[in-house]
Amino acid sequence: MEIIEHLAVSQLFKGLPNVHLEGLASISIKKSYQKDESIFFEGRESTGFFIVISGRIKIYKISPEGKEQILHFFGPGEPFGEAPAFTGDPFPAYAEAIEDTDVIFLPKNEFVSLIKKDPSLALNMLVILSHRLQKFTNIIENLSLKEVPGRLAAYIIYSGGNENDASEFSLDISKGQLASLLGTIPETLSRILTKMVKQGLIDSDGRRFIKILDRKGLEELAEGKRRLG
Amino acid sequence: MEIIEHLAVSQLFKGLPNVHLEGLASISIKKSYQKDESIFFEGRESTGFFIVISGRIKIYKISPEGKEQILHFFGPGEPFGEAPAFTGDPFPAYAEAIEDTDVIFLPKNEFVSLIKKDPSLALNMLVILSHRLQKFTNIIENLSLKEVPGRLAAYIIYSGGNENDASEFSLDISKGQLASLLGTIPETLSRILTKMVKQGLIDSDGRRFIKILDRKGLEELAEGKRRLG
DNA sequence: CGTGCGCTTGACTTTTTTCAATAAAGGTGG
DNA sequence: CCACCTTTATTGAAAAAAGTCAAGCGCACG
Repeated sequence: MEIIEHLAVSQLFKGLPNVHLEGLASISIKKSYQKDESIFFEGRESTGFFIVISGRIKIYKISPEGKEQILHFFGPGEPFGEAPAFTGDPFPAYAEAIEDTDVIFLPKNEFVSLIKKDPSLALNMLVILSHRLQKFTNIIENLSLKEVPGRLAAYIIYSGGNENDASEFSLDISKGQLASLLGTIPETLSRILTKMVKQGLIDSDGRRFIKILDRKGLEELAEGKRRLG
Repeated sequence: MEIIEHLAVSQLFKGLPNVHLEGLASISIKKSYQKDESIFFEGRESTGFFIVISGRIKIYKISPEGKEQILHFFGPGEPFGEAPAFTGDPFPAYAEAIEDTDVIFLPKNEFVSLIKKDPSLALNMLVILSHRLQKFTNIIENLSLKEVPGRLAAYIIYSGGNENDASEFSLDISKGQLASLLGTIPETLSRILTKMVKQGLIDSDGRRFIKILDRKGLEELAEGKRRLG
C-alpha cells in the first residue's frame, strides 16, 4: 500500500484533495518499530510527528519512582507527537510501540511549509488537537474527581459500548497497562475487579473477558453515588 | 480601547496583518461578567469562543459530590473555549469569572469562515492548542504520578520564578482554589503548607505571602525523592 | 517440563479524605 | 469605626482509600 493511500485514510488528512495528499506524501518517511521499541523520549527535541499505519503505540510519562502513567494509545490512522512539532518544545512524554508498528514520519519544517499554503489542512489539525484536549479534560476529571473504582467503572462502560445487550467485551490491553491508564497500580486494579465480580456488577474469566451484569450499578460507581465498600 | 487593539495584543492574533485583525474585529462581540458569574456550562452547545480583555476566569469540572477540579485560569490576552468551537462538541467544563471580567466573544461560524481564508491565523491557533495540550500533559502527570506535597512543591517553584534570589511571591489565587488546582481539598493543602514551614522549606505569613527558603528541598519533593513525613 | 511474566492475594503502611469544631479575615451596614 | 455576619483557613481525631512489600499461582513459551 502506498504512503499516499495511508495518508488518505488517516484522521488528519482524510478528505483532502489529491494535490495536497501528494505534497504530504512527498515529505513523508516510512519507519518501522518492533514491539517494545522506543519511538521518542521525553525531553528530546521534536523534529516532526507521526501517523500510525499499522500496529499500536502508547504515549506515557514516568515518575522518578518508576511509576508509569499512560496518556494515550494510538492505532492505525491516528497521528501522534503533533503538538511539540508546532510549539517547538521538546517531547513532553515517551512513545513506545506496544506491537510491531509501521508509521509515517512527517518532518516538522516541511510540514509547516505545507500548512502555510493550505487552510483546510490546518483546520483538520485544529479539530484533531481540539479533540485531544477534550480527551485530556476527561482524563483529568477522572484522575482528580473519581476514585479508582469509579474510573474503572467508567472505562468498562465505555468499552462495553452503549447498547444494553452485547455488553461483553475483551480488554484490548493488558491489565497492567490498564492500571497505568487509570492512574493506579496492578494490585489495586486487581482487588477492585475482584470486588466488582463479587458484587455482581460484572463477570470475568480472570483474563481479558468482561461481561457487564449491572450497568446501572457501574454507572453509579462512575458517578460517585456508590461505594464498593 | 478598541476591540481591534485588544485583538492585536492577544496571544492568538498577535502579529497578524491589519486586514485580518479588521476581519476579526468585525465579528467580535464584547461581553462583561461580574465576579463569580458563569460564562458557560458543561454540556452546553458551543457557539463560539472567548478572549479575555481584563479580569480573570477559571475553567473547572465538578464531580457529583461537588468537588471542583480547576483546569485553567485565564487572564488578559488569553483565549478560552476554542476547542469545542472546532469539534462541534458541547463545552466539556464550566467557565466562571473570578474577578469582574471583560471578554471578546468570537462566533464560531464566522470565525471558521475567516480561518478558511487565512492559514497564518490557523497556525497561531495550532500553536496555542498545542501548548494547552502540553499543559494538560503536565497536569495529568502531576495528578497521577505525584503526591500532593510534590504537586504543591512544583507549584511553588514555578510561581517563585527561576531565579535563586527574589524567591518570594504572593499567591494570586485563594488557598481553596489552589487546592482545587492541585486536585486536593483545602484541609490537606493547609496541613502540607504547615509542614513545609516547619521543615524550613518555605516561609509564609499564613496568608498569601510565600518565601522559598530551601529550593533544593522543594525540588526533591517535586521529584518524589523526599517525603514530608 | 521448567522458567518467566503477568496477575492475584494478604498483611501492613502511608496518604488523603471526612467530619467537626474553631479561628481568623473580609465585607456590610449602622 | 465598630459590631456582625459570611466566607476562608486551620487543626484534630478517625476512617477510608490506595500504595508497598512479599509470596504464590497459572498460563504461555521456549
